[in-house]
Formats: sequence, structure tokens, C-alpha cells
Amino acid sequence: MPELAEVEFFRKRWHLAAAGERVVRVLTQDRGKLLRELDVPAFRRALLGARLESSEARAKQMLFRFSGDVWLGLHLGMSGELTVENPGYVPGKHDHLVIVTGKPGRRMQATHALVFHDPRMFGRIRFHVGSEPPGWWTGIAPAVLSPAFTVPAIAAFLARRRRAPIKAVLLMQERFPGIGNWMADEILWHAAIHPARPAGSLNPAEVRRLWRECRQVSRAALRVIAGRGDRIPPDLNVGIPRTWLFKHRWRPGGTCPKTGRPLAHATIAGRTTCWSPARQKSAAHASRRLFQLAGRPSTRQ
DNA sequence: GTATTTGTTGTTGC
DNA sequence: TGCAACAACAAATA
Repeated sequence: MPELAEVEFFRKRWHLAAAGERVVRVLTQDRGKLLRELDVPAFRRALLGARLESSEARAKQMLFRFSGDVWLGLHLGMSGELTVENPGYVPGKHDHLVIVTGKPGRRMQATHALVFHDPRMFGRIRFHVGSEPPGWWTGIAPAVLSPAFTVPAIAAFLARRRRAPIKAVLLMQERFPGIGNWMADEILWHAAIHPARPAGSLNPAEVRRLWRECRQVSRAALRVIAGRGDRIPPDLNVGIPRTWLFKHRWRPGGTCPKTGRPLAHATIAGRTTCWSPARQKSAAHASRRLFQLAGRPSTRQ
């Protein structure tokens, strides 16, 4: 489930509950590969007694900074969630990490249980001790909403991936951090670009539209989904505007909110993809147009 | 029983 | 070499 804005929502949820509190207890459950990168005893030792000082979300990842130069990195994978429970919470089958926190003070009473829940276990838990943030965090690509996300940078990236479908390229975190399956479809729909078009077939106006819609969709998603950031679960069906593709894509017989025409579904780039054929021109149309554009100068000579 | 899933990584082949 | 395609990971749900 979690893409950019939902990840930010979950970060806020833990942060609002436990910022400034100290770790009283750490429970881990080693199933699958979730803790594979973790030295569990060292992890528990470092975290116990540490205070949650700050946190940040980038792309689909979160970083929680604790006192004593302790950094906790989380990736929610396909099905991960962060919840806040009562301190006596008993971990369920898919609760892989539970951090119990308490208000600093002489009695150090436990107040919250921060729960990392992930049934499909594609998530990731990482841990680092040091005065600087770890490389796996600082190496994340500059955000879509940062000044480094420019039209020329996007154009250069599309040129390098010119044979891949644009849908596949939008899912590449090295250039489009935080964008996942539904956001990619939403962006392409807003930009009126067919998801199967080769990335290299987009003309400059289309590249610019793609750039703009990456930013618009990210900004709006953060506002309506992450903005609430409390214990209420993120409900995409409440927050997202009715005018977006998202609200129609899984409805049986769903239609494009802009054209009123039927939506199409297919696997593109190995992922379930939804688009509006009336609005997003097919690869064949696009290449014919490209051919005409390319041919124009030569006819003039 | 089958097919589906909002993510990433490693391998293979061009 | 760099890029593109795909299987694999694991478990719930329809």
C-alpha cells in the first residue's frame, strides 16, 4: 500500500505519539527476512533508554533518530503499516517490531507501543549508530518536490531509459522517489500520456507535463493523505479528490472522470495499470505523430 | 484449488 | 557496459 504520502502519514503517527519519549522495551519477532540486516542484540541494547528526537520521511522510507546517535530506518514494503497501541500491547503474528516508549522521568511509565506490522514481509528494518546519518539514507534520490527535480534532469533520465515503457520508468526510485503504482497511473492520466509509450518517445511538451504532474500529484497527495497524520488510518477514498483517476480505477465499469469514456486495465511493466484510452493516446498514435514531426523538416528541405 | 496484490532485488539476456 | 524484462520473495483475500 504505502507510497510517498502514506509513508509520511505513518511517520507522523509514530512521531506524534512518541517524540521526546524514551524507549522502555523493544520486542522483535524474527520471521522471514525482515530483520535480516539487523544485529538484534546490538539493536535492542542501543535503543533501550534512547529518546526519540526527530524523524523524517523520504521516498518510501522513514528515518527515526534517537539519542545516542541511534538511527532506525524503516521501509514498509508492499503491506507494511505503523500503528500506535497501548503499552501492554501483545504483538500479533505479523508485528515484527514493537517499541514501547515512556515519558522521561523518575518512574518512566510506559505510555505507547509503536508497532511495525507487515504481513507480506517485503518491508525492511535497518539500524545505524553514528553521528552522521547512514549512507542508505543520504543516498536516496532528491525528492520530486525539491529544486533538484528539474525538467532537464527528467528529460535526461527518460533519454537513458528510452526503450522502457514510461510507466516502468516512473516507478524507478532513483529518479522518482516515492512514486508507486497508483501514483504513476495518476500522473500519466493527468499528463494525458499512455503508460505503454516508450520513455524516449515523449516530446518536450509531454516531458514538461510529466514533470509538472509528478509534482502536482505528490503535493496534493501529501496534503490530503499525510496532512492528517494522527491515529485515524489513512483512507485514500476519503482524502483523494473525486476528479482523480484513483477514485474510479477499481470501480466495475469505471469511467474516466474527464472524458466519461471507459477505463482500460492491463499489465504494463509487470504491474496492474489503469488508463483512459480516450485521453491517453496509444503507443501507435504517438509514434505516428513522432514520425510526422520527424519528417516535417526534411520535407521542407 | 486459482488468481490477485499500492515494492524491490537479483539474474539473465540482448 | 548499460539497459530491459522477469522471477522471486510471502501471505492474505476474492
